[in-house]
Amino acid sequence: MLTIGEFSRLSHLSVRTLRRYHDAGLLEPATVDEATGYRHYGVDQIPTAQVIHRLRELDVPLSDVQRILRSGDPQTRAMLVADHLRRLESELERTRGAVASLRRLLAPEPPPLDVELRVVPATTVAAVEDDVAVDEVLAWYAGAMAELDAAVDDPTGAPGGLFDNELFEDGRGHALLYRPTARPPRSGRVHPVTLPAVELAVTTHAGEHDDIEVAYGELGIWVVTNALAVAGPVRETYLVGPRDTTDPSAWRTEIGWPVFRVAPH
Amino acid sequence: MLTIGEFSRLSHLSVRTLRRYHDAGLLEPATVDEATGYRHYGVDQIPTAQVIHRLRELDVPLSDVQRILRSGDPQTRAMLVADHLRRLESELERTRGAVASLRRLLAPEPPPLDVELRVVPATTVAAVEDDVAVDEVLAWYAGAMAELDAAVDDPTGAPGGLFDNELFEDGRGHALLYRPTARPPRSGRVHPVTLPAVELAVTTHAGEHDDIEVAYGELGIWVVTNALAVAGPVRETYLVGPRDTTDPSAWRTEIGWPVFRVAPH
DNA sequence: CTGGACCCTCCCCCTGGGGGAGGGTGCATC
DNA sequence: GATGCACCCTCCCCCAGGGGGAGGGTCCAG
Repeated sequence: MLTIGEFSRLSHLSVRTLRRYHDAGLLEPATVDEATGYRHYGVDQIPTAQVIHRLRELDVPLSDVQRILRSGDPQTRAMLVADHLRRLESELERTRGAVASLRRLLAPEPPPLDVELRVVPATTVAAVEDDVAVDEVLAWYAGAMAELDAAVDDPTGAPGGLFDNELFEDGRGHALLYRPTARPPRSGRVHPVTLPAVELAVTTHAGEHDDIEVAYGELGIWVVTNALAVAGPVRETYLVGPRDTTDPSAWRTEIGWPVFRVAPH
Repeated sequence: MLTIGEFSRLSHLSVRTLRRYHDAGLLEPATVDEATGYRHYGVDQIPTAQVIHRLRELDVPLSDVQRILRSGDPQTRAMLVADHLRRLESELERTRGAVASLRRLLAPEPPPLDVELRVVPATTVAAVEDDVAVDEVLAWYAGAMAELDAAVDDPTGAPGGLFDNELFEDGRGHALLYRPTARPPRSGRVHPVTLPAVELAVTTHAGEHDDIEVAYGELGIWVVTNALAVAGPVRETYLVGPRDTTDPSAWRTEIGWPVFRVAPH
């Protein structure tokens, strides 16, 4: 039996951290003296401590660590770890994108964007829609787009999406992905939706999607300086995207904000 | 002038977060109504908000974001950003190591390690020593090893290190890197040190350094089950390392824990 | 003038730890 | 047997960077 200090030296986890893991039910001491509260660990707990240490180095939340340890089954365990590794990888992808975007954001002289006002009539389209969180939206987009592609066989235009402002303001909100078609089918999540008529302030973003905030910013500035206000979800139209060409500089995304005129102050 | 809600929609930062950034002095509203406390932002603040957003996506601490924004000079700014990118990369490296190690840790049947007890006499060596934090120790090691290599021209054995237990228990502690030599020189941080005689429990770890905790664990179990206790800093000896071969499976690190016999309970 | 959308501040919560206070325990030495 | 000292205990406050929600003021259209 080892005292907490000895176990700390052997496991390379701090005494404080060991106590916390005890409280969290992650790594219970083999015995606890009832009278004094002294914790005592067995040498057989060292490997467990090491696994926890590694998982924490990978920022696996304590609750997940617990689930991993509880599942004695190596299969389940391997699966849970693999899950986290996948999360790490997508995180990595996100980081790469943000780094690239930041470089461009800090680069001098971004070219100015043209903004125009356009009246869009109501249209009926094939759509997939859901309430999603902002950090799930990329994955959701991929799935929804694949399902749309499979369901719509006679598209009459580029695909697009509508994203509620709450999605960005509160971290979750309604998202709708659509494909225009003459006869919208109904299959799986795909169903017909009639998009309302709106007046849109529109600009076109060229290049990586990571930089799209720049276009949003320009569009926002234009909307405000033209005495307009935002009324409803953003519309994105994917004119040219990864589905069309692998050259990011050729990609074109149209973004439009529904607007209405406000009285000048 | 935009209200906080409008600015939130245009910048894709939540209202709460904007208020926090105001409190932190990161992104001050253009004006604040004295009577009502209402914040008002200008459209020219949208690009700044976007830069902050990107930096935060990269987990740049708010204080660093502030420094980056304050330094109007694009040169300094680029440098600060590059600094952070370097940190991200080393983080990435660490993650890669932990992932690999975790896989091996969860792999079935690690081969058992041989442990032996060895009496080591006092020796005088050329050493570099410092108080370091556990997350700096790899960088410190690299620098110290390079300085030792440059200063010692007639090594009489493999290099080694002594690491205080506090380094692992408290996150910082004393570290000493040495090279045995007949005439220890004195130059820069390099100076002669006499390592005390100790009785060491010794085992040899093969392969990636990331896995060394496994060897520590085995050694700890051996020490305890042989009724010994730890007395002093760990000693590592780098028998075969990256300096000798690029094949990680050929690397050999000897780890030794100074021990003394304890009375049986 | 009333309702609803919007804004304000303030406090508590989360994650995974660290610092330190104040007090009890185990053991060797005097 | 007392004393010192290392070690152990619990409890509370602190950090980042937010989110949730209470309680109350403000703006504007109908």
